[in-house]
Amino acid sequence: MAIKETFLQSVEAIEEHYNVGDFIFREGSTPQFYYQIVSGEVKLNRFAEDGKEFIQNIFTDKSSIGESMLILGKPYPTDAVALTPCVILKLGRNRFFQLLQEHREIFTDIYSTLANHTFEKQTLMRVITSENAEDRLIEIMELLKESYDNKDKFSIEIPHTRQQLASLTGLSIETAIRTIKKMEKKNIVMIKNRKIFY
DNA sequence: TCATTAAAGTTAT
DNA sequence: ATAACTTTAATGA
Repeated sequence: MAIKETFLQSVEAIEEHYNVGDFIFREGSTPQFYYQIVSGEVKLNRFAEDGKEFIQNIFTDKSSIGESMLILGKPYPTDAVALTPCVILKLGRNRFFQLLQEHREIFTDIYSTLANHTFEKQTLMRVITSENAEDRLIEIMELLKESYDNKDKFSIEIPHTRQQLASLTGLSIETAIRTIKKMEKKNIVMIKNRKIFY
């Protein structure tokens, strides 16, 4: 899932290094590059008028970011910020479109990646608008787990802080924490030294 | 049911 | 040390 790094390098992709808090792109700017994370974590976020943060998504290794806006030629609706030090490969838009034309595998891959994002967004949206803190949290955990092979109970460690979980689900941090504790009592999650397992 | 405020404890840099 | 994150409790919509 994602374009081979060696291949990207062979077509003159540029390797960029970012530190924590650096912007990869900003809300409102026009997409010029295809970005693919080599290592590190990136969040797509937006701040509401009242200063409350809403995180659209958190991406890691091998994941591309902002492709749909690049393809559409629309300004980014969110910022992209490095959560950890990141290494990211970027490829100019013309070169990227050329690759899509010339390589069916790449086209197919981007196509299914986009389809998957759409699915995840719709699933989350459905739950977030239907209220109920517990269901919202279960849903992001469920979506996270989908990309793993092991579906056993408590087999995955949630790679997000409680604050991030709150910002992803539109809950307050306190509600997120209390709900997670309730879920622990109900045996829905397991908590081992502050790490959440689902 | 959930957000907000405030205060304090804990962990990471 | 200082900032970032976690937790609890009280209060109110």
